[in-house]
Amino acid sequence: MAQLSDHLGPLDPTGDRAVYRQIADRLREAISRGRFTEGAKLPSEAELVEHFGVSRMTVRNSIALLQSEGLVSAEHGKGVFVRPRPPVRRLASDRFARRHREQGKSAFIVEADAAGSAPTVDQLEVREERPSAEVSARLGAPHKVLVRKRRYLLDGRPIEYAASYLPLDIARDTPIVQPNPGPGGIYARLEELGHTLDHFDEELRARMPTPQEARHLHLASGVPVIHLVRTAFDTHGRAVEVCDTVMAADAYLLTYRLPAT
Amino acid sequence: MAQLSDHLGPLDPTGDRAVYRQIADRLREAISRGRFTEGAKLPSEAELVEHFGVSRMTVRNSIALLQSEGLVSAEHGKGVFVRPRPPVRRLASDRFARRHREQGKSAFIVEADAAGSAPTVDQLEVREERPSAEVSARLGAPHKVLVRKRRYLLDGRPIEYAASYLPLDIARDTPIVQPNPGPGGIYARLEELGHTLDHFDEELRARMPTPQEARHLHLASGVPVIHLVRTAFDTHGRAVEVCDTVMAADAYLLTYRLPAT
DNA sequence: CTCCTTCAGTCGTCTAGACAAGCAGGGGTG
DNA sequence: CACCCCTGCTTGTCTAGACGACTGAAGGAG
Repeated sequence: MAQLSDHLGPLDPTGDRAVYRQIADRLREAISRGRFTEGAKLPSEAELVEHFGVSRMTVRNSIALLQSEGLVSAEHGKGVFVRPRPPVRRLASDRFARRHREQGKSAFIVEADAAGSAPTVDQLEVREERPSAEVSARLGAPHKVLVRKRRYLLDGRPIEYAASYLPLDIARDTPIVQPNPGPGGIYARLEELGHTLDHFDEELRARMPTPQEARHLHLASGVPVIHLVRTAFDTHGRAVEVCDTVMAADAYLLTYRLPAT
Repeated sequence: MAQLSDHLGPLDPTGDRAVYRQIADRLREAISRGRFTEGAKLPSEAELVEHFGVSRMTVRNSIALLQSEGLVSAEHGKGVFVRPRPPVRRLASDRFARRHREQGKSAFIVEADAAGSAPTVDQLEVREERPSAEVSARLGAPHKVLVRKRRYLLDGRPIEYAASYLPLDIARDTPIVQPNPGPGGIYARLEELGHTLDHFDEELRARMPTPQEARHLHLASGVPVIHLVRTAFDTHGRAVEVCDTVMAADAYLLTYRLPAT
């Protein structure tokens, strides 16, 4: 095996920069120089302890730092690996264009096919609920709402968890309450019901996941989520659906086209 | 002072959940129940050690976990505090509408005024450079580009770092090379130069900041960044500007309006 | 009164060691 | 051959303690 010193220089004992930060710097540098490529295994804690002549907790501290930056990911019993960039799902702002609905495919399937990946939908759940204050405000305070929850996976990896809310007076006794609402998804059904869609408003934030979200999406530490709330409006200006989605940020690239006028 | 046991229950010694995770659970729970409100100081490490009967490293581990979730933030010599939600800057998709430019204000100032906050621009830097591969591809491989870098602050807090790239054949010998390009910003100048703007394409990702970005934006751990690359096109379909911006995710809420057609 | 020092409290860094738990491969057993 | 266990390597969890550095307030010196 190659010497560690081929990849990692010595520390600077005079500087006042904490030792574990210096070790993290060396590792970060080695990664960015390509000494360790995507998916490659870093030296084990024991090897780093040996190489730098520090205690194990110091080495672990430096690795925790790199994990929090999303650069590496530790796997119990195996080692620490440079986190590979997963295939990204490109979300374009025209993904809800009517022409896609009319092809009879849901937005997610269209996107996944374009990327050549295997799309799956999971943990589908359809219920009636009292709306939360937030959803209620967006939908014009309906008494009850239909909730459609589901998880999206790409090549077996969960990447998005979404919940749609529709006023029950719209969704009741329609295919929308079915687990599979049919070709084109619920937006196609809404238009068939006379709710011709006019536009969508999207609100977007990024933050760290809650522990629950991290579990559902199998997120490594150092991976944020994108939290997107979309409200669909029909041509009468009525909000007919709110979709609350939490996405694994490392799996997404969102694109929007804005008019300059 | 109130007893810690008023806020934090005991651990479950039988469960196989790690002790530091249980402590983090208790603290997280206490925060979400409002026992500790935004900006409040958590019990000190010493108090938690005492209360739970564990070693200090275990307590520190649990606090590190909460920090990585963005829930709390430790301040050297002072304590650990529930991270307050900063005022957010709402970025609307019409922020580049011509009517805003024609009012003679830059997009950032308009937004900040609307939020009632004090906007500042900082670390302005204007240079000529050879474009990176990425910028070059977007701008149609110009020989050299004009780079305008700057940092935006709101109420004294840095929230965004941005770099604009323009083909030098467009920007040379125009007010665009000036530190202050004049009312309406560089987009107004571009239109005066005959490059009537048609649309913008935005590409958006979320990720953890690099150490450098964390320094520039004074980011606490557990705060991701939104990385947005915007390309401006004129009515001839030519890309006339690329703007690469890195935003503190906790300071932003982005909104977009998408047509349904 | 102002300024400085001191000090207690707090988190930051680091050590040395121990045992647990997950993983993979070798080798023995059937 | 197929299966299982054992062993060695890996990271995960936890302990007990030491010193450093920063903060803010109390108290003393001028």
